[in-house]
Amino acid sequence: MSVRSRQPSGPEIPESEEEVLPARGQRKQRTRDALIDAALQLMNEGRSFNSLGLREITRVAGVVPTSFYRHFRDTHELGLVLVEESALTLRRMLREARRAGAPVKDMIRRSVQVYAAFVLSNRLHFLFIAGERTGGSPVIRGAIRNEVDQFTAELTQDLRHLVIFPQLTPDSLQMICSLVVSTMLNAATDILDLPPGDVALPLEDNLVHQLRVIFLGAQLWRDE
Amino acid sequence: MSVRSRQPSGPEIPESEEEVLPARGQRKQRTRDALIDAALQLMNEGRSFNSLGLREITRVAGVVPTSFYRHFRDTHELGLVLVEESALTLRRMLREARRAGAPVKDMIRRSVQVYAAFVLSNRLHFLFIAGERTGGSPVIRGAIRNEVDQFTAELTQDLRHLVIFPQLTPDSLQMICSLVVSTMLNAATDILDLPPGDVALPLEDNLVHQLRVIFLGAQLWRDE
DNA sequence: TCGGTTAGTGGACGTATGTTCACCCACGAG
DNA sequence: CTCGTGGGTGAACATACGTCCACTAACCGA
Repeated sequence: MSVRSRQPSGPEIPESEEEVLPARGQRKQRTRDALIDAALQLMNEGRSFNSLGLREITRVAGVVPTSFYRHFRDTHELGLVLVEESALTLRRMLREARRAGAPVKDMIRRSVQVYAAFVLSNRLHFLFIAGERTGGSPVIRGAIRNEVDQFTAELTQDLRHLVIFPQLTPDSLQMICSLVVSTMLNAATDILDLPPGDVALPLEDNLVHQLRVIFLGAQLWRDE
Repeated sequence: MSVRSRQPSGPEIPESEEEVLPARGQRKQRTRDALIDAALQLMNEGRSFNSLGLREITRVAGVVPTSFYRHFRDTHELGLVLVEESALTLRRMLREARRAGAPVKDMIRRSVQVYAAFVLSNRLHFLFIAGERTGGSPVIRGAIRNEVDQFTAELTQDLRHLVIFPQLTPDSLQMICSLVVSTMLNAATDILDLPPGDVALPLEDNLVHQLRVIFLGAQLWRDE
């Protein structure tokens, strides 16, 4: 179940040099990953992050409670690492979207399809972000807000270079992008709540429509 | 700090009969309210609901842990009561908005001002709704979703009677209303995160702009 | 006035928690 | 080959938790 394959290590050099890292560091990294995975795993079973206990996490990770301290000062610190890692997933999504380029035709629908698939195949990270963005401990919520804001800013830049809304000031574009992002994160919660195996199509349709409304409004927008 | 004044009791019969309830029931209601207040109070200090412990709640409420069971089976059940109560606050807001009627001029801005004030003066309930709407225990999240959906439906009806968007099908209007509601709940989180005494005006402006974009888009919307 | 009902109490239970410490022992630099 | 470093262990601690029980005392119908 633990799908963590940190460092995809690029093109999979077969056997030549397993890793340049010392075996010591490898082992450490593995249990560290096990701890992070355990936390995500527990959240995947309906728990919220800051109700997780240290012992609970180590139990799922298959190590003794004391080992936890070799990696994190407390669960809180693990949470911040989780924010960082999830933010990386967000950025990876943006990067892939950039590489795919802007589909000229039916752009919103295609983007939503890609997004829904991405959310499902990165379920744990989106579960964390969407779940702790509101409600969790204040400092973790703040950290997530920072990352989401940064993500929004990058998206804004991208949209600016695509000159879809040439009449919008940077501020207005940002305001609209943040509306788009929060709408999409909101939809992520719904997508993740689906019983697995169920089809996300009605939700996708709804998201497509909502984004279309926003983009329609954006085209008409004039700063007073 | 405990602002609970349960049962506004409708038209406020002045002094004739303090309450028809037996003193026994009054007392019970008072500690029940104290428990609910305690939970909200703890959340107001940055905790998320399902990290609250039974003993913790009773401690703040000023009763012994065992007393809790006289009112709720467990903390979970208290949570569901909290959902109900918060939903009541939402409905109260809608009712007041209805009574105020639709301001013909600058309607969005006025509504946002009223909304922001309402969020601040019902801080605890909005904190609960906005915080547990995503992330909390699945069954509480489900209950909140139901209430928010119902709220959205009522808002949709209201907007329909105002015939602002006569060209929209009921489904489309609902889709747009749910976008409006989630945008406003999202803003509630931001408003509540402000350090107290700080002015919410920039946030209000942002929310006004986002809603304007949505309404602009809604006017252009045509079902294909 | 009496007596049943019941909200709230106080103590005790088993279990879980976070954190500490001394202890292993495999790794890897010298 | 040797030895220090450091990730993982196991036992122990004080404390907190949820839940149970017998008990008190106030209320209210009889």
